[in-house]
Amino acid sequence: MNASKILPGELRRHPLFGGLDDVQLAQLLETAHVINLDEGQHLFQCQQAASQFFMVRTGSIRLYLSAPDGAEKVIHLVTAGETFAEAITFMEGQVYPVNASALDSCEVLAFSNHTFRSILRESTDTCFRLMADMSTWLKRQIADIDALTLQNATLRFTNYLLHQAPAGITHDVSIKLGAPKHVIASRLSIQPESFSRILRNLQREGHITVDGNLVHIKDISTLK
Amino acid sequence: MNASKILPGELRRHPLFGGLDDVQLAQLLETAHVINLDEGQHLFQCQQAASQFFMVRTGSIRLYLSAPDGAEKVIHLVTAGETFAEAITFMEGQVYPVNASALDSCEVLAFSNHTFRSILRESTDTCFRLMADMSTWLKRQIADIDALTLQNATLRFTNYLLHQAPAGITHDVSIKLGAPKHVIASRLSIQPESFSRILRNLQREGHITVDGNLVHIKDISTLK
DNA sequence: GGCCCTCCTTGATCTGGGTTAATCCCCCAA
DNA sequence: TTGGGGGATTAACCCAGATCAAGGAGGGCC
Repeated sequence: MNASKILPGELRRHPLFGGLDDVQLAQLLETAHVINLDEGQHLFQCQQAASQFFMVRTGSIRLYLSAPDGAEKVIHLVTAGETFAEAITFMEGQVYPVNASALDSCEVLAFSNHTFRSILRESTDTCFRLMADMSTWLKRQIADIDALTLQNATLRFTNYLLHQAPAGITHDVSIKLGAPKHVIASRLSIQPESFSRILRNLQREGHITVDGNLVHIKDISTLK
Repeated sequence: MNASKILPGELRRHPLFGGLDDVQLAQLLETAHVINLDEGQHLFQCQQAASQFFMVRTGSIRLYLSAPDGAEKVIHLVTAGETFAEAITFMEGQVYPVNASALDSCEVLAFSNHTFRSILRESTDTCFRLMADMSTWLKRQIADIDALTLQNATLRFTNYLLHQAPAGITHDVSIKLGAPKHVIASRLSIQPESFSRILRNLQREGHITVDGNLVHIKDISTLK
């Protein structure tokens, strides 16, 4: 927690808060605060009681599951401007279902679930926005299950790439991986070694070139 | 569509509709209808425009994904009393993200998304109920991703069994599989042959006995 | 410069579970 | 009663990707 100011403008930019009036926004800000995290530091752990949800201001957050044997699986990488854990208030138990840690040093805005619930109670518009938000999470997870069960590792990665690529352009797209390769690999449920081999094969076949964390796609359509 | 009556009582029993007043319930029933499906018949296909959501009255519905090569993956088995596709109204595109077909002959209640949305607009209470509902779907899917990425096939099945088992009892629990084995297998992302092997091994090790679609667990704690 | 340390890559080997194929079993219909 | 069809099972084999082991390739820091 620190004293740095949260500006109404930076919240309004997010669809979830786009319908709030000045009073509601002020309420929300009153119980909000900024959290600074160092690289690797945890924001919360799985099963921990949840009284806040978050928005990333700078840096990025890794949401992940962990198994008793120490294995980890990255569920989602949250980047600047995105909110997360906003749905937990409505889960019975109100406990975070994943772990969250900082991928690099970052600033996170924390909002009180209690305050947000009281705003929701007054504002059907914001309820609708939150439901739209929750349904995109739902859809994303269905897509993930699809990928995990019906696609192989290479296909998961190429789909990931295509998803990252800006729409419209069809040739010579460069994509910067927003995290170390082993983290992307975990996001795609691939071992780092296998991920490395997949990159090598796609390069050998002439579909992409890789330079550090920069992936260059020659032709979108052939990659598909 | 047919003329058989939908009773207010059977809806009220579901948490989603528990907060509706008589007027709202009447509105909802006005645009609702009963659909009878034969075994194997489709209720909707993936990518189809969604204008309704559903509740199973009798029988059960299989929600599944399918790959271009014909492979299928069961996402969820919906049984009597449960609703599904209630979150789609808020998805951009408003298109079903999965396929739905009848596992056996069944009766399904269909509700108009449009009517339900107008009720939601008037009722924060029902908004809250829907959000609670959506968050349980969210949590369930996180659990599925966890199972798929951090657990092996046997563990997925034993967890499934333990989840089906009634709480409290610790010995001699009998569980009836609510669908053909190959469907359960697909729900757990296991091939029927592998599923068969897993059953055989668990029997050989003395953890369970299997008789048709009846699984008998001797001791819950040793199975864990 | 030299020492770590973390990430990445590469090659060799292993294995859980997928695939193929054959058989069995049970129910039902002719 | 007989044949056919849809699960379910079994055994043999196969393979994508995990695991194990061994280097590289920076990059920060004294």
